Parts: sequence; structure tokens; C-alpha cells
Amino acid sequence: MRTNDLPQMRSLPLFESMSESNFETLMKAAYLQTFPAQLDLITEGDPADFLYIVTEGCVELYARSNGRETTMAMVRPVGTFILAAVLKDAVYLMSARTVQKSRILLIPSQNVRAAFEHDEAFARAIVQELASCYRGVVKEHKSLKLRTAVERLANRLLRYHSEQGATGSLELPYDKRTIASLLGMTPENLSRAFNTLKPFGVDVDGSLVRLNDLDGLTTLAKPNALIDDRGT
Amino acid sequence: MRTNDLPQMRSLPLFESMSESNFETLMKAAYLQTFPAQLDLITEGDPADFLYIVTEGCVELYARSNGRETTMAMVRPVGTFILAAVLKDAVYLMSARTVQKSRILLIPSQNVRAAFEHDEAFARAIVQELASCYRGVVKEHKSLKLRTAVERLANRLLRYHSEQGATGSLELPYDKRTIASLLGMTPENLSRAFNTLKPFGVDVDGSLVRLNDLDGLTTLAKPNALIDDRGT
DNA sequence: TCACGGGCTTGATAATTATCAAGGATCAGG
DNA sequence: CCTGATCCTTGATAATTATCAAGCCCGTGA
Repeated sequence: MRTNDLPQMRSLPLFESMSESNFETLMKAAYLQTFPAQLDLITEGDPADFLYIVTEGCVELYARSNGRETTMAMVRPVGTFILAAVLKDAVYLMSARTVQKSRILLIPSQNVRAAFEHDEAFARAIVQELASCYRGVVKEHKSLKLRTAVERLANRLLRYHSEQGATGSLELPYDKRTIASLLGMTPENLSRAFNTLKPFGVDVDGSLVRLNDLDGLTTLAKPNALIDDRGT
Repeated sequence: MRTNDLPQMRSLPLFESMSESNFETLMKAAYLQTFPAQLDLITEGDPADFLYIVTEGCVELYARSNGRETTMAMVRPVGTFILAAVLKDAVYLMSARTVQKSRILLIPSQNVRAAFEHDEAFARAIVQELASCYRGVVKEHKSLKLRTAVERLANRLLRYHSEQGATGSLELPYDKRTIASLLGMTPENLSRAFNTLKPFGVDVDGSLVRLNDLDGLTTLAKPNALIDDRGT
């Protein structure tokens, strides 16, 4: 890695509390690379050779079975992926590809595990990150099992809305087909779900969504902190 | 905790590598209790005061939203639950109740976090456990998004079958309505899914299931190691 | 400018899953 | 032996979601 990239990496939550010497050792083994859009980074079933940390851009985690494919999560800066596989020295359960041109830090698995052993602060940060990932999937799973497609969409819109400053409108952060897959439905069904939400003040124009009846939409969505709140 | 329970606890994977003194400190703060069946242990939304470790019996993790309820997982010996909430000092995302009379070790959250800081072997064991839990939920989530109800049931039967020694028949480990909820369907739908599987050699008699056409069932189920294999 | 293609939408239809209501089996307790 | 309760199953129906087939919109590049 280039020396002048080091300070930026050092300030990432995962590294900021670890000792200088352990950080240097870890970074000597790491690669910081920029990948173009739509590039496959890893494939499910492959052994976990690297931990990935997205510093710029966006990565889609997806999975396949039978002939079907589904989006499992989107990773934005500064998020990691495939941490559990690295820690367990197991195969990846998900595939990953860039959505946009992305800058990604790759750390060889064995170095991550070594740093975990030798640096208590790093171990603590790793565990916090892993616990957050775990709770994220649990929330997704609850959403899928406890809500209809329209409810999932309504709550997702409310989430984007508040993340983007609650201005009354929001920008969809991904293609609609990606959002559909994230929410566990087909693109056709997403279209129809948007139509179902029209009477609740949801106006869609491309990737711009206006929410003209927040109260009504909220009543329908019944948001639940234990599903919809991030980072808790 | 009673002194003569200590050796048994000591042999649990979570504790077996930690230092004797750290183990003793942790156990001084812990409670080993036996709970009757159908007792509510924790409720989602409550602060995570304890880490729970099931040493005997069985615990159901479930979640509610709107008026709906779903079973998220079943925990058998020697499994932990609510580990992520404890490590993050956050609220529980799931509720838990005993299925049968169960023997459960409760360790106050703050002691778990302290032991994590002070004992590297414990930290490693905690991370392995948490990573396993994470991968478990990811697999469940993949199953729900990529498979139909009949496929989920078929694969679950194959899993129970191999877990129980692949003798050609298996015992359903929980009530059918619990299995239905675990698999993300209604009890009525589970009944019908069993009927759909009858032409594939699946004969149900109460909680006993005979698999008379393993090849046929496997062809239909299309099991996938990255969804169905435990512990990888 | 025009054709092309990708992404999205819509309509028609089918498959899947849920709901509601009723009935059968089983078992514990009186 | 009955009674009631629980659990499961079945049938009828409805709701939800997926699939298939056009078609529209819009930006890109020739």
C-alpha cells in the first residue's frame, strides 16, 4: 500500500485503537485497490482469503441457489464484508461485486486472524463490527418473515427518507431491480408495491420519491425500532 | 453457582481454553438455573443484562411485529443466545422462551465483556461462536429468499435425517407448528407441503417421518452446502 | 436524427401462500 | 368412559406474489 494512504486507513473505526506497530504489520500485508463497476470480487464457496473493507464506492453482496439469485446486502463506506468467513477460516457464503467504481482494502485472512490474537483493541473492534453485521441480518430476516412486500417497501422508504435528512423526498440509492431483490420481491412486484403506496402520498419519479403523507405512510408501515433502526 | 457444577461448565467450548482465574471470576458472577417448559426468558427490546448458555433442554428464539410472530431459531445444548446484544451492550432483538425444562447458565453482560477484554482465549471462543451464529442467520435468510416452502421443508427433512444418522427415517424435533414457523410458513401450509412431498417418498406419521426415496427427494430439494450444512 | 438497448412498467395469467372454518385424532384429567 | 383441550389436517376461498409477454421511456452512440 502507498504510504500516503496509510493515515486514511488508520482513521477507520476498525484500526483507530490498535497499536501503531500492529497496524503497520497489518498494512504491510494489505492491498488498497480501486475496482471498476460491475466487477466480481468474490464468489460464494471460495475459501476466505481476504477481509474486504469498502472505503469508497459500493459493493453488492448476493447469493445464488438453484437458478435463482438474490441481493443479500449493500456495503458502503466504511463497511466490511465476509468478516465471519475470515474469522472462521471458512468459505464465503455470499458473492460480492462492485456496483460503482470502488476503492477497497484487502487484508489477507491470516493477517487479520493474527492481528486479532495480538491486538486487543483490534479484537474489540472486530467483534463490534461482527456483532453489528449479525444484528443487521437478524433484522433483515425479521422483516422478511413478519412483513408483506408493501410493508417492507414502506419501511425502507421511511428509512432512506430519514437517512437523507427527512426533507419530504428521497433518492433511491440503487437500481429498482436491486431494491426489489434486497426487499425479497421481483421488479414487477416492486412497481406494483409503489402503486399500492400512491394513496399514501408516495410519488415516484425515476429514482426520486416524494413522501407527501408521512403520517399515513407511517401508519401503514408500522416501523419497528428492532427491525428498522440502523446501528443499534 | 454450586461448586460441583463448575467442572461441567469448564468443559464447554466457550470456557475450556480460558485461564483458570478468569474462569473462576466469571463463574462467581454467573447463575446456573433450571427453568420449566414454556417460560419466557427474555423479551425483545429489553436491555441485554445476561448472556445465556443452554446446557440442557431447548430454547426457542422468536420475534414479533405488527400482530405477527415468528420463530427465529431453536437453541440446543451447548448453544448461546443473545451474544451480539451482550457484546454491543444493546437491547435484545429476539425474545426467548423454554420449549422443555431447561438448564441455563446466565452470565451478567458486564462480566462477559470484562472477560472478553482480559482473556484472549475467551475472546477467540466468543468470536468463533458469534461468527457461527452470523453464518447461521445468513443461511436461513438465503433459504427463505431463494427457495419455495416445499423446497425449504425438503431440505430441512434431509438435514434432520442426516443429523439423526441417516437411517431412512427421522423424528421431527419440534411441534409441527414450530417447524412451520421456523421455515417461514403457516401450519396449514406445512401440512400441504408434506402432502406435496408424498410422491417423493415422504411418509409422515405423527412426528415420525420415513424417507423412502432419498434420491427423488434430493433431486427435488437440491440441497446446497452453503445453505444446509451446519457448522461451516 | 434515428435506431438501439436497458430499465422499468403494465396487463394477463398462473403459482404460491395465507386465511377461515370445520372436522378428526390424540391425550390428560375427571 | 367421557370431556375438553390441543394439535393437526382438510376443504374452500382469498390474498399475495411470480411469471410471461408486450410496450414505454429515455439516454447513448452511430
